[in-house]
Amino acid sequence: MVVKDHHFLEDMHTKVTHEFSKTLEMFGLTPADARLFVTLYLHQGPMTLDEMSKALGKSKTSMSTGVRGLLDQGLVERVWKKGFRKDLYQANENLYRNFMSSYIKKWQSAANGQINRLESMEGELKDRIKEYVNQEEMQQADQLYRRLGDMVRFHEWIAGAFKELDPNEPPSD
Amino acid sequence: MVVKDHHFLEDMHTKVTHEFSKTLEMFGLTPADARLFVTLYLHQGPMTLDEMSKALGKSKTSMSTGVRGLLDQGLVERVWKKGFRKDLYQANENLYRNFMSSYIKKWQSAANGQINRLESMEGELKDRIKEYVNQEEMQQADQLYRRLGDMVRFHEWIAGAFKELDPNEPPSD
DNA sequence: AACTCTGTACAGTTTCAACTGTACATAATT
DNA sequence: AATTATGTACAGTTGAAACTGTACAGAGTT
Repeated sequence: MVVKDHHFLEDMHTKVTHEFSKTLEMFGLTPADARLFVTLYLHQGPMTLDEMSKALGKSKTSMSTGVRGLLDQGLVERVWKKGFRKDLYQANENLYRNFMSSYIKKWQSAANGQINRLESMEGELKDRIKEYVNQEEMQQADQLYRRLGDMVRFHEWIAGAFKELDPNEPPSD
Repeated sequence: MVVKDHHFLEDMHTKVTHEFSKTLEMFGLTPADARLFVTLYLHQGPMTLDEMSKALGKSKTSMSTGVRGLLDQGLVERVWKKGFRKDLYQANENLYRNFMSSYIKKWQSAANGQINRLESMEGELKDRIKEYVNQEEMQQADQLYRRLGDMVRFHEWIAGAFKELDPNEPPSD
């Protein structure tokens, strides 16, 4: 009974990890990073590299690089425990802030960057477009110019949509 | 002068393709599919497999499988031209509907699916949790249970946020 | 019906990222 | 200072996905 229950808990752990990882992958995490994060997230208290390694059945090197990646993304933090030699890591608590909010920021900055770059090309093309004489080239340049406009509008929509979504930046009305 | 301008147009084409592809990759397209779509999108009028192949410098087989993928995602459509043997494809016009809107749907259905699965596990665990006697296992089960709750809430937030974002489903207030 | 053209299935190749084991640098303990 | 423990750099391996060329199936043309 105890053994059976232990398996139950372990299986459920695995199943939950698998499920939640799928969501985190949609946020752009690699499958490996996602599973590592979930492992940390489900564990009560921080973990050492060796514990992670054992929990996931991967090498300690993988854990080291994996944790480093999660740290860079601000998803995991290092924790100090007096008189303890090994490094300890734990998942940051607030899921929404860590994933959704940073995701929104990523989209916004990408969209705004694109708008700048596309508009700059649009201007560059506009300057040149007058010089064209050749019929076919004129047409091609014109098509490209129109598309650039469409693409800018598209990115503006994206930026606007994600702005609405941002909890820190409440809806405009 | 004509030659120089031709290069200019070609270079700009390449640059635009490169930029816009980055955005489409954020929507989950592979780099190859993204570039194929942009090529079709920028081209005036539909294209044949051979034209795409030439434009991208990849094999016709790649184009065939690439286009099939884009068709499945509803990003490209096949076009008929009387008395013309080759298949013709063109990019669908409305970028926002094609990408943003389908992206939102993908997130929503993923989030709702997760909510169901996680809640079902939550219930399963709740039934078992009473039977635990062992102190440590109790604690572990409890931790997992709490996390399941957090994860459900997280996905509910996601679903709610993307619902607001959906242009077909206007904001609740 | 024979022939030609077009798209795709399939098998093999290449490319790229994840992962591992070893070897080393650094820090802690004796 | 010597020894032990810990994290990471690095080089090599593995595995998966993208891509290619060939061979074929099906439609169109003669």
